Amino acid sequence: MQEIPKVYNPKETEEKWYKEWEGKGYFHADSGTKKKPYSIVIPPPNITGILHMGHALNNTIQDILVRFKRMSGFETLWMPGTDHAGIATQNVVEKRLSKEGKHREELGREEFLKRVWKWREEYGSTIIHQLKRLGCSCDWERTRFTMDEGLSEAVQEVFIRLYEKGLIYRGDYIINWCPRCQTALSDEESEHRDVQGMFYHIKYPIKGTNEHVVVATTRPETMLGDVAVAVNPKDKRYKHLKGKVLELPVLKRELKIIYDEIVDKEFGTGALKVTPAHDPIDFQLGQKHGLKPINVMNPDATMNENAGETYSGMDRLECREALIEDLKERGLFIKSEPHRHAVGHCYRCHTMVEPRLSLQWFVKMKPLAKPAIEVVKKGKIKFHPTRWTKVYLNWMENIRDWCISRQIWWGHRIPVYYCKACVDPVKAKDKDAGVIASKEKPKKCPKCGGTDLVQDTDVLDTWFSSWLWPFSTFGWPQKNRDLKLFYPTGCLVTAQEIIFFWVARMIMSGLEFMKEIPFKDVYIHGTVRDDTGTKMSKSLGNVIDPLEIIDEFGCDALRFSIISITSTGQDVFLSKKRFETGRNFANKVWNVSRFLLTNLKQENVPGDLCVFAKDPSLTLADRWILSRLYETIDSVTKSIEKYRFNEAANTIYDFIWHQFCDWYVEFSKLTIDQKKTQFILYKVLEKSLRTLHPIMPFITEEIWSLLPHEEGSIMVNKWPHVNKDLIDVKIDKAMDSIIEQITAIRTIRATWRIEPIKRIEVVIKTPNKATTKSLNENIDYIKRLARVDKIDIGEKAKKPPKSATAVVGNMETYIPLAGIIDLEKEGARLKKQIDQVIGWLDNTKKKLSNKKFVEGAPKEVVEQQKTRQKELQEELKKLKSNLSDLK
RNA sequence: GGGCAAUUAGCUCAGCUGGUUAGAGCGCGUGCCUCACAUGCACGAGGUCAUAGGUUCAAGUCCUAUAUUGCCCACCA
Repeated sequence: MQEIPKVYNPKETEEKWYKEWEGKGYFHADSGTKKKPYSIVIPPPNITGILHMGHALNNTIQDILVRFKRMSGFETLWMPGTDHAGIATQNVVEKRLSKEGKHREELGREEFLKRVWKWREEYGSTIIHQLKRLGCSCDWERTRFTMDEGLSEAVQEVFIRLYEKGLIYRGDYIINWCPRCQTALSDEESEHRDVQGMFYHIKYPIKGTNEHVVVATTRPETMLGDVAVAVNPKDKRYKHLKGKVLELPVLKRELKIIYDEIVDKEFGTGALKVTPAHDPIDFQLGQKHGLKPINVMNPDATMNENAGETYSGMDRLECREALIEDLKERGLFIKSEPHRHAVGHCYRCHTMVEPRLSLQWFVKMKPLAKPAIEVVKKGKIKFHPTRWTKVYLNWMENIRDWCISRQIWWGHRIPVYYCKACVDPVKAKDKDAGVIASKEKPKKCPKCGGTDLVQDTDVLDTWFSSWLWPFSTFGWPQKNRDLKLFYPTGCLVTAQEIIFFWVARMIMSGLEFMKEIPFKDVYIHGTVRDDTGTKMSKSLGNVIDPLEIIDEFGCDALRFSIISITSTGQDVFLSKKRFETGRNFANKVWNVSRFLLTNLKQENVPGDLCVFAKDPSLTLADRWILSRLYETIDSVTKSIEKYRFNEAANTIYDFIWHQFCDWYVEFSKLTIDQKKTQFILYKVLEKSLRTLHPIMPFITEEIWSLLPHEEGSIMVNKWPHVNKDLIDVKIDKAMDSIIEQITAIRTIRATWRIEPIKRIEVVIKTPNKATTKSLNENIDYIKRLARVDKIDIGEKAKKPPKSATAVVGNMETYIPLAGIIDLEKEGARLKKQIDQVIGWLDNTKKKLSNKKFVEGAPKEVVEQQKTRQKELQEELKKLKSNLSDLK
């Protein structure tokens, strides 16, 4: 027998096995298979990403599902890949450029894109390597990237189809503008955050009078773009304004008074300044009342020439200050008061977003949303936990059009060409002649035959490629076997933040382009937080690096620990200490295996447990561990199928540690050289390992490889089947009674400080012959585990004088302790037990004396209470007699 | 403003359709290097299940309020 180290060393094991698995092609799915398919598409991590605990959780869950399904006989495909992450990646490369003192404009579009591709070659697969360290069993041969040729074609195809269907349009609307990234963002990409701002009250003079109207605003600099002031028609304060004209301070522009119900009388002064180019409500008002918007800002949020000579060129916030000073001088400033309000911030760089009127491309969402609402309402797609269904439906029912154009360079360029002869590319609307949606650059304009065609300079939102992921990765728009076999996928595993960005849109695109749902289940896991409940983020510096944990504790330890505390959909609170759980468990598994390996003989292990179903020579302990084993496998299987991963982890943990190691292995030491015992030990270990494998792939494979076994890797072996014939509740109970007996003796030993080495004598009084017999059959177990020399068992057993006593079910246990026992203290101990029993007894009495309970509750429940009462009464009697015997 | 979670042992949390004595890990106390494991073993202490009502024969579990905490959504300028 080879030397097996005392402490499990994950490092070597993990590297060795991952290479082996990958090399043997175990991760690869065969689309020519006859097996039933099971597939999962990975939420593609950004190429700029590095592995964090959120990924660790997300991908561990997926890997558990995938390994479980693979072992369960499915042709299993976990489709991996990465996302080009338009804005994020462009930002990273721009930052590197600026270190060289360069700006992307200097390089030009083509050169800049070359730099981005080069960056991606160098760093873009970092996250993939990290996922491998997590043990992910993805089919890496199929790895895709959202900017691949194939996926890019899918993007273009989708754009053109939607355009031709009239679901994509170009128009002037208020969008969220990030002044730092200098691009439009979708509503989802603008994150609302509470900001402590100021509410400024400003006088707008009424022309031709000495009077004025007071407006209140949080962004005074936008007043330079005001075109009207709106009040509620029901507001009596402003009735007199009808027919009057206001004068915009500083710029002296004339402002109309408009009346609209949308204005809240109670808010501010009830008079709303209308800036259609810089506020969504104002934009609506402008359209409704025929007002021409005036844009006063440049793309970088400095003021433009429309803001007037004084302010043109100033930054928006600088302008705000200067303007307030100006108004003060002119006597038009009343006051400013602190005001907390929600302001949009760029989800990539956290800069304050500026609502801005601009020409962008949009997807009309309502028609796409309708069928996507249906499939969820009908239960074709299920969310786990179900509460997310409501969140999804609520968003879908109020869906707004999706702004998909971005003014950056890194991404899928919009497949639209403009004929310079027909149309101005900078102003063209989608309906205009000379706007052509096409994958390739057209030779000439279909309208005028002009050949001077230019492509739209914008690129598409990153999510415009991700929303196609569940079918574009399989080759769509090509029709092939992968697509046919693996779409729709089995389950989508993701975090709540991404339901709107991604999940909802995938459902819509799947139904639109594949005419079928993209997945049946959506499992939403919680957010990973630190132990104070703060979301882990790099900027806060409270991250625990999964790779560091893998180095220190091992990958299996990381996976087990994180899974064992992830109850369905709840957030996960982590501290470094928590990973000790997994490490210790791995070590436990390691050591019990080590013990067995040094004792098992090869020839004793082959065969099947079925032969034992009715074998009378099995001991109670043998039957018990088999019953527990199959119960455990059954329970773990069901838990994984129900996405209750923590339950699965804790069930197998408890079985291996507290049932197998603590009891059965200890019992087996008496008979370990027997063939039958060896066989059972081996079988239980081997099946436990398979059950544990999806959660702890490496250590299970390592031990598997040391065990004698017939087939190859554990990861392509079968998920253990459940032999229900061997699950037996009666056996469980009988064993519990032996365990209780041992525990009772141990408790007394500990209470009276009997040295571990010292052997003692015990007398056990039983109620009948059958109990005596069954106890006698297990006498050696009790002797060994409770360190007892001699046990007298019998119905007529006599209590020795000065004994410590215990009541175990319907038996009584006596340990003579003359000279050791303190009668008073033992009395107190018994008294405590008596009080407890009296408490329980009172409860049952209360229930049974309640007529309504006896009549109303189900018979079994009443019977149960009656039995319980009897048992408690018996126990009480014994305890009391033991107490009085002490005197 | 709307919605969703959470509140159970000192700490972090399980407890799924209401029904025997409410569990785990960590921590704590005591004793052990017992021939697999001190990343271990044995034993123990510790809970009026946030509060107040209600439904029910029966509530940690269902309902309604309240409180505290956290998250998401939202065009009150």
